[in-house]
Amino acid sequence: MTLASVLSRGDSAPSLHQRILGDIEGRILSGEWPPGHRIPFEMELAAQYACSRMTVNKALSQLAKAGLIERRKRSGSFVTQPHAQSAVLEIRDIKAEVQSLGMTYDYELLARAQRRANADEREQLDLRAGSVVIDLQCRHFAGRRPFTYEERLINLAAVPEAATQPFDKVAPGPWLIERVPWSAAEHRIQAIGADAEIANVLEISEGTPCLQIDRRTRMNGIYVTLVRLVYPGQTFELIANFAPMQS
Amino acid sequence: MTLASVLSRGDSAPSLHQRILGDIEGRILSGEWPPGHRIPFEMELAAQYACSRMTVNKALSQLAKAGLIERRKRSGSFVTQPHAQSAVLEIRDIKAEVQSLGMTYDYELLARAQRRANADEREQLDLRAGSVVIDLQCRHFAGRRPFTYEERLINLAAVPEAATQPFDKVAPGPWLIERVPWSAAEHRIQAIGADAEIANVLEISEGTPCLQIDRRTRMNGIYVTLVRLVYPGQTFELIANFAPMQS
DNA sequence: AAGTGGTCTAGACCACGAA
DNA sequence: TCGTGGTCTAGACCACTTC
Repeated sequence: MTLASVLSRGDSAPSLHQRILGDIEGRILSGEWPPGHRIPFEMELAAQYACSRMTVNKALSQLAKAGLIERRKRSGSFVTQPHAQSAVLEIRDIKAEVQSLGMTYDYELLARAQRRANADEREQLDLRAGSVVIDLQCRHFAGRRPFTYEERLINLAAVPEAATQPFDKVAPGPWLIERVPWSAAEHRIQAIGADAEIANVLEISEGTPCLQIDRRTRMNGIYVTLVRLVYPGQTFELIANFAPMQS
Repeated sequence: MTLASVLSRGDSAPSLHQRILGDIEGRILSGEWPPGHRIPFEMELAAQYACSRMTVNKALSQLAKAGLIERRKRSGSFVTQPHAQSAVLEIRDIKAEVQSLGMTYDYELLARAQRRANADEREQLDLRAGSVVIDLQCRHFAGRRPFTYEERLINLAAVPEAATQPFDKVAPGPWLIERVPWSAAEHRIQAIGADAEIANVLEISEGTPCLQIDRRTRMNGIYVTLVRLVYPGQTFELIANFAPMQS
């Protein structure tokens, strides 16, 4: 998957700056222009493509943002050295995840409580003493088998409506994402062995390797929710799509 | 981390289109403009900021690319519903990884072979029968303790110089990344239990949960290398940075 | 000092799609 | 039909940086 093909999703007539971008990207990816190579100046490219400098600039700016070239004033633009391998990891909605596997999705609420946050939780969610949270435990099924165990805290100060929501039919994830507009999240991914509780809930044996994803979601500067998702390791994989990037 | 702050890395004087972008992003993230809200037309914004339409267009185009707004001809631009939670996951160079933890890094080659690819490997790397690969096993240390076990195949047809490279001092990852310009990669992340071999190599007990990352790297249409990295689960975490995105 | 990229303008034409 | 966004132009000024 190339940058040019991402930007123009199979359209019939790519715009001029997209064609320029694609041409240059092709030469870089093919090795014709190796790292360190100076690509033509904006003026030169504008002349080659018989277009204005702004059109060339648009293409080169996108290449620079993608990390394929580096732009230096007075010197020109250069093909960069690839450094780190970065990957765009998609963590999707669990329901969509299951259905994309062609299995039926089911949701079950195991426990629901409203209580004061303890010290550890207050620190993680950046709450004051006495703050109240909703504490949920639930399971997601793919077909008949448990697919994910979810432990979730919701900051009631951030989402007061959660107090009256039973969460017995609708999972907290989709419910929140409808209600809380645009959020930023931090993820942590680990491999763990299933403890007795997880083994019981996911119907696997104790010690089975599991993928554990912790996510903390912020909105407008305050933390809204803290969630831990545990997937049986052998039945779940995270697929990350490419992306060469510079560090 | 906001889009605007990413684009202007703490610079003193953000450009006008960055300021426009930041203003609009702020209203969306704060909830002032909820999903579905129509944001002002380009002409209106141009008038508000007393600038040309192109400047506004630059800001709105970036917001659209980031998925915060959706642009519909004849109707205007609208704040999108957040759908999937996507995350930008960084998979860094192992040496950088270790050193960022403040520990000394060490590398050890366990085995090196040059041989024909078997059927499974040929399929994964899209090779013809009889294709030759370099097969490596190595360990990466953080301090005195093994940190990562690496199994790697290199497609000799793609990187002939690998035949004469002993890989006893330099790890194949950095070596390849210097030599192979710009690549695309596919990742798969799983939790596994350490088998006898992994347990022995990583000096952990059998069955210990581990994070296993498979990566297949392509360059110019052909597969260059296939690598499996195994990290002890409790000592390694993948950190993914935010990123709200629409599906 | 000179040439580069960064930014911006005040126009323009077009395709598309909602009215 | 007609206004919107998508694209492009032919200029312009500026800051920066290397020469």
